[in-house]
Amino acid sequence: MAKDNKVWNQNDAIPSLVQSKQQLERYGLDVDAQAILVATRLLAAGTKLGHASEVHFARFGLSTGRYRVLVELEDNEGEALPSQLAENLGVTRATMTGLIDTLERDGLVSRRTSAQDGRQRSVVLTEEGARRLQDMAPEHFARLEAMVGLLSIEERGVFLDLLGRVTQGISALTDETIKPDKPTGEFNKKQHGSKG
Amino acid sequence: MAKDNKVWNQNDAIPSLVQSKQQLERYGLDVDAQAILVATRLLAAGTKLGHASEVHFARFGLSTGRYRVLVELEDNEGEALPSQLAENLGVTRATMTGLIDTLERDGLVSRRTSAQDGRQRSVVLTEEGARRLQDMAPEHFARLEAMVGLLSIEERGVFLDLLGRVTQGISALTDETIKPDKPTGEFNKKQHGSKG
DNA sequence: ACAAATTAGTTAGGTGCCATACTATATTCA
DNA sequence: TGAATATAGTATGGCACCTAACTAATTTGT
Repeated sequence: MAKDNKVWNQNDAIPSLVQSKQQLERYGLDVDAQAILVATRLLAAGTKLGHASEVHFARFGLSTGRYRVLVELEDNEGEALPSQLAENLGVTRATMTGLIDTLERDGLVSRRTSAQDGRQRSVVLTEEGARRLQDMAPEHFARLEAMVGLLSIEERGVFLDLLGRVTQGISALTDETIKPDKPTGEFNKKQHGSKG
Repeated sequence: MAKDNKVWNQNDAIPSLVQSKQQLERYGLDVDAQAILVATRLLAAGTKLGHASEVHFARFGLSTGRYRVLVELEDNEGEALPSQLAENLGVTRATMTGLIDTLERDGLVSRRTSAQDGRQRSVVLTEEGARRLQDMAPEHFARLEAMVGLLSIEERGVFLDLLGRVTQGISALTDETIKPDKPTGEFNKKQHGSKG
C-alpha cells in the first residue's frame, strides 16, 4: 500500500490543461481546451473560496451570510428591513429569516416591529453587533489583504477587470439557454422584480 | 412604495471601492482599500460561482460534487476507492459516502466489495453513469466556454496566472495565524492590524 | 364595508457539504 | 496468539442556503 505523505491541503484537485484536453477528446467535442481549463479552475476556486470563507468567519462566531448582514446593517445606519437585506445580499427572505434568527440569538441584532406597517419587523444592529464588527475588523481585513498578497498592485487592477467580466459570465451557467459566445454586451438575466 | 429602477436586482450587490474605503475608515484601519476590494469581489464571486455551479449541474440531475466523482471515476478507468475519490476531490470520506449513496441510488455508479481487502468497497462507474457524462458533455462544456467568453484568449492566460496565485492566497483565510505577505519581494507594511 | 389580492415575514422540508464518532476489517507487536 | 492500533467506510448530527407553503397585515376593488 502506497504510503504517500498526504499533507491534506485543498491543493489536490487542480485541474490541468491535459485533463481538459482529454475530456474534450473523450467526448468528441470541439471546444477550446484552455477556456475549459480556465472555467474549471474557476469553479474549483469558487468551491475553495466558499469553504475558506466559512472557516474564516467562523473564527468570529459568524458565517459568511451573517457577516454580510451585519455589514449591510452598518451601511444602513444600523437598521434595515429583512426584505431589504435579503435583496441586497442576494438571498431569499427565508434565508434572511434564518440569518437574523441566529444573529438575534447571539445578541448581535434585534428585531423591532414597525409602528407604521404591522407586517414589517425591522432589524437593528445592537451595540454588541457593532462591537463584533469592530473587534474582528483588524484580523478580517488583514487576512483579506493577505489573500491577494501574491499579486502586485498592478496585477490586482488587471485581476479586478478580468474577474468582473468572468463574474458576468457566470450567468452562462444559470441561464435558461446557452447564449452565443460573443464578448460584446451584457445581458439581463431573468427579471425577478415586480411584474415586468 | 419604492419602485427603484435597479437593474441589478437578485444578484448580490457588487462591492465598490468606495465601500471598501468607508469600511476601512470606519474601523480606523490602515489597509490598502484596493486589496480589500479585490478580496471582497473575489468572495462575492466565489459565492456566486458555487451557487451557479449547483444550478448548472442540477440540470443534469447532478450536483457539483457528484459530477466530479463521475469524472474522477472516468479518469480512473471507471473504478476507484471511496478514499481515493475523497482525497482527489478534496472532500471528507463522509462526504464521499453521501455522494456515492446518491449516485448509486440513481444508478450512475455501483459499489463492489473488494476481494483483497474486506474493508474496501470500490466504486464502479455504470454504463448509465458514463452515458450521463457523455450526454451532458456538449451543453456542459459549451456553458463553461461561454462563462469565460468575455475574455480574449490572451486575457484567459493572464487570468489563469493571476487566479492561480489568488487561489494560493485563499489559505490566508484558513491558516491558523496570519502570515506575512511576500508578494514579489516588497514589504508593503506591517500586517499586524493592531492600531497605534 | 368587506372579500380578494398583495406584501412581509416565517415555517416546513429538502440539498449539499462537513466534523465527529462509530463499525468492521486488517495489521502490528508484545 | 491476542490485544492494541491503524485503516476503510458509514451513521449521525450540524450549518448554510434553497423552494414552497403558510400566517398576519395592508391595500384594492366593487
